[in-house]
Amino acid sequence: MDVQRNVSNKDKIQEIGAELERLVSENKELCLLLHMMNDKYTTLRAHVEKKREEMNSVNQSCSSHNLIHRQPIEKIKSKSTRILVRTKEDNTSLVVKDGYHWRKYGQKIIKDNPSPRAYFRCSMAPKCHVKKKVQRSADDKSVLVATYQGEHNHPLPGELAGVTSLPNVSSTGLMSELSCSTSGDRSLPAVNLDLTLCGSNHEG
DNA sequence: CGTGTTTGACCGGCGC
DNA sequence: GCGCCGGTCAAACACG
Repeated sequence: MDVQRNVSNKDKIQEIGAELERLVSENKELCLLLHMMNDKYTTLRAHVEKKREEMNSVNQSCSSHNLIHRQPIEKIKSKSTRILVRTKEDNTSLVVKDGYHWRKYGQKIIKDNPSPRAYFRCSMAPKCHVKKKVQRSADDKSVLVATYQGEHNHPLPGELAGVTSLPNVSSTGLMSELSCSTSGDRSLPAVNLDLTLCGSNHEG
């Protein structure tokens, strides 16, 4: 009896040891991920600070020179938002999961970019006239460029459930291809937050 | 059958 | 005025 009990105890200890090892390695991976995210956050923050300074200097120079160039830029800024979404290279769909419900109403091949551009309208509310254009970046085909026009006049489904989210980005679908950036102006390089690692981790 | 997607046609703005 | 190009429409089609 005692021998049998000893054997089963040894088995349990081995099991626990294996489990511990697994947890330790998992912990290491998570630490690594956290470290990478922290690095990227620091880079992003520096980028945002830099951008803010640039914007200030541009505004000052514009106001001291002429208004002709400034007006269109402000017009674009107030009406459209650009979001970059990193997807898997083999993902050919032009769907950007941002939590809203979009209805596709057109697709076109645009000059200077072999990838087609898709046109979507918000279909969550009948009176919501928000539109978005989605196109693969000509430089990096794993990046989708979504351009939003207008503002939603209804809440995001995630917000109804008390979930905070990125602008136009909910928690519902983005984790699988999580990567976003915003820029109100086409001429300004968009800040890109690449978190695809998290997405791949989710899948595994 | 209702809803969403596809795709060719059409329209308007812009540059020459 | 003409042609190019981006954006939109709408009929046909697919799918659950």
